Amino acid sequence: MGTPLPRDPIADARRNWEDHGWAEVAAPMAAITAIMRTQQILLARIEVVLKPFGLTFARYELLALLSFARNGSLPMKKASTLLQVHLTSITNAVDRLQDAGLVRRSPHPTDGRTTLVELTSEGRTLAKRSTTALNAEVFSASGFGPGDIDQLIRILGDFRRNAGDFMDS
Amino acid sequence: MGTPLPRDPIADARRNWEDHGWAEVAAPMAAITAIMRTQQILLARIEVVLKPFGLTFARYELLALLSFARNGSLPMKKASTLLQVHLTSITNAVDRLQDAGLVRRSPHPTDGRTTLVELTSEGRTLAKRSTTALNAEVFSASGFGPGDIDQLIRILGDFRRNAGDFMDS
DNA sequence: GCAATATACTAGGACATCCAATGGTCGGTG
DNA sequence: CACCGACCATTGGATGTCCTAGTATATTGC
Repeated sequence: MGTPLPRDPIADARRNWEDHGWAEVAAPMAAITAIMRTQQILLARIEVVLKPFGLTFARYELLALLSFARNGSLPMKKASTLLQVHLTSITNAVDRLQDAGLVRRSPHPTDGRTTLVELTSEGRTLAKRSTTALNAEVFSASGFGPGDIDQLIRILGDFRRNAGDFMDS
Repeated sequence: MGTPLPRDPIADARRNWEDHGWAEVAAPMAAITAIMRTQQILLARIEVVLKPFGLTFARYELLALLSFARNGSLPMKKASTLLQVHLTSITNAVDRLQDAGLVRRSPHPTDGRTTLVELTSEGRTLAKRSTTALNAEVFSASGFGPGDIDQLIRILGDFRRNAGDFMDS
């Protein structure tokens, strides 16, 4: 972004909460606000890396999901469920990926309601190359302390399970 | 959302990364993906609480920021900087808050380029009431373990400082 | 003092997300 | 076997975010 701020705005917000008699919820407010901001920073980094490939994060996620699917294809609804976004967002992403020649729609062999999304060979190639770029330019230097990453995975995993995202251990 | 998934899709993604020779970055990938998903869950909860007030999170943030400002007013640019969003997003939010009678634009007394955004009394009232609702319905039961909240604040604070968000301790 | 540069805000466009509504297709139940 | 509720996908609308100009006002520098 721009120049670093002289002070942490989230720490300021926390102080404001405490000063207004909401001290009991000041810490969770700060934690939640920090997650919002962190997501924003990470998303921006990811989009910068994906831009040269003509991809956005939403489209990349779908491409990557398909590349790990058994035969490179999934029903729209299944993609929606696994990526945890509305089906309409999948429709939107598939439209654009299809225009770019990276995926293809095909009818489900036995269920007339279902549409399968399938990687083209260009799509598979781009999925691999963009993943390599993300690994090299974002994930390998995430900016989190080494020990902090495991902490994050555990804390956020607990949160997500608690929020009803998934069930297993 | 819908029904909980039988398995954690992020844990699956992590396994996929490991199985494809990207084991060194599998953990940070999982942590980053978890942050994305956690943000999505939290944002949805917040929006549900704010909806009865006719607010979105973007508009609430601006309203809350103004309510803590000295005289309830700030230059657009200052709000943009503190909230870390594009100036055009502030323009957009102010347009809608102004239509709702919650804020008012006024010229800066000495700088003709600058527009001040100022809370109306309705805006100040709504800021207070919506904050009370968020405190009661989201922050007081954030879903994070008690000890985890401080961990999160530290880890994400380190990350944000490292990312150039702010400079102080 | 005036021209060149920088800053503040707005306008319009591209994307993404969600919601509500619509149109087909499946399936279980009489 | 026909019907009605459940399910899948698309379309259209509202919001929000960022980016790229374009306009107006300040500042800088010669």
